[in-house]
Amino acid sequence: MGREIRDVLLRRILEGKYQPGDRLVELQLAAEFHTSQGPVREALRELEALGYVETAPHRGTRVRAVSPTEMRDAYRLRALLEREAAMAAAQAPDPDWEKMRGAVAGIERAAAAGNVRGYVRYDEMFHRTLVARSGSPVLLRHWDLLLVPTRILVVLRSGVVDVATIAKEQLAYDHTNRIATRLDR
Amino acid sequence: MGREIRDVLLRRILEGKYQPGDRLVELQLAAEFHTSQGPVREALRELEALGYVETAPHRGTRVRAVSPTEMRDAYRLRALLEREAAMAAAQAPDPDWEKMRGAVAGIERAAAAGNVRGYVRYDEMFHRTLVARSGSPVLLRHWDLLLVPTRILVVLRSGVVDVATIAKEQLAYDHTNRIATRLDR
DNA sequence: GTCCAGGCGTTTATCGATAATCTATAATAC
DNA sequence: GTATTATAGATTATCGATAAACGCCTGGAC
Repeated sequence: MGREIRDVLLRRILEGKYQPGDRLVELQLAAEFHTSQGPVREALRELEALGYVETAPHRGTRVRAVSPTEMRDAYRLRALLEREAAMAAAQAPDPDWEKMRGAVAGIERAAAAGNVRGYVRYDEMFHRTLVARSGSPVLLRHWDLLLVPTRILVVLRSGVVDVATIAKEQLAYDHTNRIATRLDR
Repeated sequence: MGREIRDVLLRRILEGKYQPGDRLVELQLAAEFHTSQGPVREALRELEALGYVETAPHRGTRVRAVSPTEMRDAYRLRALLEREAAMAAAQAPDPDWEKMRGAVAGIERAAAAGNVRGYVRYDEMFHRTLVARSGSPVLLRHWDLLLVPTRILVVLRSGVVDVATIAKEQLAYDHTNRIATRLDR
């Protein structure tokens, strides 16, 4: 049950149903999921470890707010990891051409339609496939952790800015994007 | 109480009192800490999120074993993060000269005495100070997470190999170590 | 009007007990 | 003798209830 609760809460955070700063009250959630306080507490602790929420003793847990500075640092580190992964993946015996081409097609489709969420989703898919191909679970784990602040930002802004703005923020991806272009040919 | 339990368990893992593969039984620990199962469960979940233990549903939690491949990847990523942090820290207005010199002195002392644990401890202190000076909490957080596998390895091997071997494994630190030398002058 | 003390409702933290599940051993069938 | 199925013990997962801590709000002193 614990895993299920965690996943539902996570989805709500990513979808923006819970906004940064919102409180997550244990007994309320327990009632909603027809369970007791224990499983809810554990789910919240996991979300805390993943960086999605913050908990203060005796004061409850809230959806975490991400500062622009943190966002910038997160994007930089992502770019660094992806550069490293790209070099390792380039030597892999069988890259996931199929999946990557699909992702690139998705990116173009979303960009043409001005679909921010779609764009970000396919962009993530492409890069994650790349990082996974590096063959280093360590690299992949840290990359996954970094999705936290970037996703929160996207949810915050979606509907407010257009795809071009998002794309501009991702200039750091430059390197791996170039590889994407090569794959597409 | 939860935090306390977590810290004690963590210390035992890092000290090698709990070996990789050892089981951590919830009710046993609850009895030992004169508390109930709940707080122990939460402590274990946190350790799981930090990567120190593994939990399978209905099957309990064990101290995690780290493969040599994972170790190698972790060291590589550490080196990458430290290189990045070194460049950022170099532009910081007031590096922690004092602390870093102390760490370097500790490294030399430990190396001369053949004290593996001391060597690793001061080495970690030096590099952590450096990463902290980068001014990026994101970078620091990921660096801290990487200590997990490296520490487990050290505990495993300490007493078995000498400092020279450990040092050789840390060739990747080359870059930041050169900075250490410069600081020392 | 402002400040502080104390009470009150809300929420978290913890407890003890029970239910569900797993592992290992023993029993049975073939 | 081997394989399959019960059973028992141990352990995890969950529950409902209680204790502790917090923040707000009220009321009185000045």
